[in-house]
Amino acid sequence: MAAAYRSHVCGALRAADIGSRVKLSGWVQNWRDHGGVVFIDLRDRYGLTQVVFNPETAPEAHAGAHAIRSEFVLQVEGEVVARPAGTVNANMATGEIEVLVDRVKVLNKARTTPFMIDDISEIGENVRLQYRYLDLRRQPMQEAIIARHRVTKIVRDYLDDNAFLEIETPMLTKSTPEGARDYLVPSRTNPGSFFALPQSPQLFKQLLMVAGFDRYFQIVKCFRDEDLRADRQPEFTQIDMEFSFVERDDIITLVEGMIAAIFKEIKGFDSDLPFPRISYTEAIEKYGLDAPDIRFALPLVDLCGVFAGSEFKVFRSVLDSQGIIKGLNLKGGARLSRKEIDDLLAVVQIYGAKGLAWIKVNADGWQSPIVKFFAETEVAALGREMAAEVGDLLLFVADKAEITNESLGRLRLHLGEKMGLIDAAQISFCWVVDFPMFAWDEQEKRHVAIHHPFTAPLDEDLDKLQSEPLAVKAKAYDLVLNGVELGGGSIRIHDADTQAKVFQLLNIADEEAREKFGFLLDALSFGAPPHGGIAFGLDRMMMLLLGRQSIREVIAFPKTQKATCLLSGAPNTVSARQLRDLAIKKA
RNA sequence: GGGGGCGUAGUUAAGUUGGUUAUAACGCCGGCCUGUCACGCCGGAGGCCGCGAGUUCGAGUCUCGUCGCUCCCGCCA
Repeated sequence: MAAAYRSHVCGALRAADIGSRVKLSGWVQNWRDHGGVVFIDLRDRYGLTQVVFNPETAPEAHAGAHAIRSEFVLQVEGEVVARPAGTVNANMATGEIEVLVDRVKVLNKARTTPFMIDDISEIGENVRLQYRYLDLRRQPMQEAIIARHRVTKIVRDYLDDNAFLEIETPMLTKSTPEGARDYLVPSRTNPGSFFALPQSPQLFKQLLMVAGFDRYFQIVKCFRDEDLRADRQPEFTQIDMEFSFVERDDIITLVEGMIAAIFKEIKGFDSDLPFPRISYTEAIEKYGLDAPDIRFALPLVDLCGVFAGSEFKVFRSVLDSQGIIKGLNLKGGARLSRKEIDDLLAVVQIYGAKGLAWIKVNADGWQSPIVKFFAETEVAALGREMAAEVGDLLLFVADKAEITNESLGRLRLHLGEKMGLIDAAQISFCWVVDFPMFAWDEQEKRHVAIHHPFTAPLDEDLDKLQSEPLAVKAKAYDLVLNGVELGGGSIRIHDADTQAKVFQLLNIADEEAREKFGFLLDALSFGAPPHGGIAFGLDRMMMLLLGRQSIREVIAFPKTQKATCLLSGAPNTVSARQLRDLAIKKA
């Protein structure tokens, strides 16, 4: 790091350097002016060093020191000395030494910053985002951005070691049906036509396989014009990979090694390989969600059998209209107050459940508003199925299958959190496999792809494509960490015939398929190798690695929830001239 | 599109059933201070209480609207 401006960085000097003459450059973290001696903590991204201005040893340097303020940029020169006995600071890596300054240069002054550059002040996010370049000076942000670099470096090294090529794909590309809303870019040279920013490099990476590149990866920006969340930004980064001549297990094995390397390097965590695999069906049955948090039990219990002959109106009508009844047994939950149970009702209502039935298993019997509607045999079967013991709280949802599963799945997570069932330090990966190919979209009255339209069906389900599309399973897999989807992928369709069939099922007309995806169908017809791949959300992975509450904490320049940039003011209006060039009229 | 939370000095917050001059801490400015490291001591400046209406003798406080930030539902192949 030695250069004109510095001989060392601010985190480097140790007792072994005592006696050396050094030059440091950095920002003023803090200054303590004693009238006589002046102390300044000089900061750069590597650390802090205390530099001392002493009027007796260096009167000229000391004379200017009184005017130095926070966040000034200084260059200092002097000798590394041992701190006097009793003044060593054990909290600082450089706490054994200080630099006795004899020459100082103010490289730049700084206005008073809108907030202090420390890691204790909790500043409102809007202020942080407006002055992001100052926020990024703070320790937690420096940590996050540096860790992010280390992760991408690990990924590049690991994939390079495994013969992957990093290949760029276009940012100005084609809008395609299905999926998220596109960000569009008008074409000046083709008035009235638009590029779309990629939602992912999906089609291009498949074309790279057709081209014979065999193993591709890219750390790449993707764009989706949908509403934001704590873990969703309109532009985000994927670790995107595609392989030829592989089956699912090849991909899973290679990727597990990569994930294990990342978590080892960043968190010192030794992964237990291979990661457990759960079928989609099991995930939904037991956890209610396709991204199960397996750090704690509290499984969903199917009670359709128990209540098959129920006279209880609510349960009867749900079962008669193809709905399901499931429950949770919260051990020790009987002590929850009526208000606390009402709060649980509010949780399931968010996800569309109309009610939440409950039973407190007390020593003197079952306390519940509904148990009087149950037959004795049902009560017995229920107690057995749910392994009810004194002190338990049994909770039920009866609704359409999707609503029952999702609302109880979310309630399970809520209870896991609230009741302290989750060990926050635990890291539990699992693969979710054997997803269905399609779901029925009630609003659009057509099938939609669960993963994406290029995902291959399981070989044994090929013949069901036409007859029973909803029963067809896909060669798709998601990697889930502590209930959060880290990434997902699939083996792709590599022949044009099957691909055309899938488009048909998705109700994409031949003509439209030709127009939108013709180039892919063409490519598949020229000897496409069997191939598949996976993509990971880098931002989300960083958020989990660093334990941050929001994806914005691991992105240097994130957008607000309304997808604006408080720092630059984007998006903004443009000149009439620019619009004219693009043949765009204001609405 | 819908539901919840927040908005008061530069920053973080307090502000009672509506009632005198809107508080505090940190930061900032000035002075003092030779071993501090969240330095200390003394003094000072700093406010469109997000914005706009309304209710009222009187609004930081109540009502409505609006803007911004945020969490969630929908949406996100």
